[in-house]
Amino acid sequence: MRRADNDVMLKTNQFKSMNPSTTKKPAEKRTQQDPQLSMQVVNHIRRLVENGKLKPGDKLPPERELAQKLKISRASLRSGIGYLAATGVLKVRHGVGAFIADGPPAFAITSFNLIGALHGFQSWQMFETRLILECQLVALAAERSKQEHQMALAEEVAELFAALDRPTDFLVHDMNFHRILAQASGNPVLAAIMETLTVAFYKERSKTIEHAKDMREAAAMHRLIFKAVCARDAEKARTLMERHLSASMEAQSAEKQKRRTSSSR
Amino acid sequence: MRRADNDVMLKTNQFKSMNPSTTKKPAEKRTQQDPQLSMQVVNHIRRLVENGKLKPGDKLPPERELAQKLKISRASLRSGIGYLAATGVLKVRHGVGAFIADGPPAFAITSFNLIGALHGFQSWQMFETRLILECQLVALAAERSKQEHQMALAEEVAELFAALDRPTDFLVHDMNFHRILAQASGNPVLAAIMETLTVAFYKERSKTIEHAKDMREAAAMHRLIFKAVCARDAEKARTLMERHLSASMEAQSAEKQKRRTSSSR
DNA sequence: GTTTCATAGTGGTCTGACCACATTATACAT
DNA sequence: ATGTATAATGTGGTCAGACCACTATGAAAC
Repeated sequence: MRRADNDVMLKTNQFKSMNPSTTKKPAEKRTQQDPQLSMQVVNHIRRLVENGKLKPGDKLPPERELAQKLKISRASLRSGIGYLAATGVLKVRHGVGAFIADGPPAFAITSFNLIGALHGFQSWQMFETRLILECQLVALAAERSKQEHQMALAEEVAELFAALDRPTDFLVHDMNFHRILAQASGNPVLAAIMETLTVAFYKERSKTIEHAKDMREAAAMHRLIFKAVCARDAEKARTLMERHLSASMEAQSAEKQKRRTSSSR
Repeated sequence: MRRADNDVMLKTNQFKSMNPSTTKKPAEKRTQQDPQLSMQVVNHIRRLVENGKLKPGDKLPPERELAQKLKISRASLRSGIGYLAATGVLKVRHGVGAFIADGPPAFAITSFNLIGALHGFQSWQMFETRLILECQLVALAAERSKQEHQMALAEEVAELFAALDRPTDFLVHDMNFHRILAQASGNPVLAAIMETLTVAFYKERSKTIEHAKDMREAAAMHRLIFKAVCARDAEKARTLMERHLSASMEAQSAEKQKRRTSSSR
């Protein structure tokens, strides 16, 4: 059965044939049955997190010790640890230990790129998604941002202007600005999604940032957005953000175009 | 407690640096240095995917064989496999094999719940995010949906009405409707994000669906949205979706409230 | 004080065996 | 011949123990 890349296949999933009748297994659900041992680890950590016994930044016990406590082999434990690390819940440092992630929440970016490659995400689709999310985000930020957020934004705008001749630093503060905006929206779910997208974007951007030449205009734009947010003018902020992102994308694609035509071998 | 620690830990690796040649490491030139062996696996798969040699639904070679080909141990290979499976790129079936994920693209939902628990995602935040995304989505679908999508939507609406007295089936078709809508938007990035959210939502919903009361109204609402999409009336579709989701959430929270007060578990 | 180096603690990898699950082939009974 | 039980096979999952590699710490040397 050849599976074409047609985007019409809408029936790939079927959940209907889950007949609850023919199960012959008693399968007492007293002690939760975990088919996968690694999931047992995940659930254990999840419980600790939900109970507040593990907070962002905390360190997990050593693998050998934890494995013994859970009565599983170290290999299985590591499988579970790997799962949590892959999804960004855990951060493992070789020779040091495993820690609960603490930074801004985000979903694994590696998987984002991979899934993107798998399903052929186009760059205009990425951009459209970012445009939608970020415009909503800045509107929410205008309505809900607290003073601390506004101060942090001001700081980043200043850094932006100060780094006009250091593209790499400029990019960092650019990213920070948008990140703070996401936090200021007061919706961590949206912020986490945005963070995932943002990281993917800036990773790509960092390859060509050295040749950017519209940074002054971009910095000015950030300042305007900042002022709109402080003025709690959601609609203005949204409009400005839309213009900013559009201009940014155009400049970027122009760069890419130029570099491709000039340095053709 | 630690009988193993009584044994002598044979330390023979310390003397290997007595090499008089140089104090610096030879720095063997691998094609590319992969600090983590598991990432080497990930990159290998990524290359195959990007080259089109692996498509959704394809089966990976057996672990033992693949490990030998990559010249790594099976344990390390499994670490990489686990990473890919955790992020939803791979789907591993015990006793069968590992397959490239094929269904609608989505990011690992387990991690979503975990990250949510970690950072305290509130249900209103989840809902707000869904509202924003789905309203944009339905507007895009109204503009871009192809005939196949509209036919599939019609099918699901019909199933919805046909399943008014079978809540579980109703829920399945409800989810399918929204999923098709996401595909009809023509933006797989948005669709993937939406899918992740949707799965989390319906997972929660399935616990209380048996006691739903407003299914007839919900079905009618789906039909109206469907008609708006077919009429390419983006604004109307957006407005209807907003009302639908708001009503749905209210009904759901009312259900939850009632169940909590009536039965004390 | 600074540098160097040995050590301990921890995650990362390897090996080989065995277990559990799913599919297929075979044997048997009907 | 057909259908069902049983065995064989292929595959992922788990285990055990050893060893490798990285990091941080503190003691010793300068």
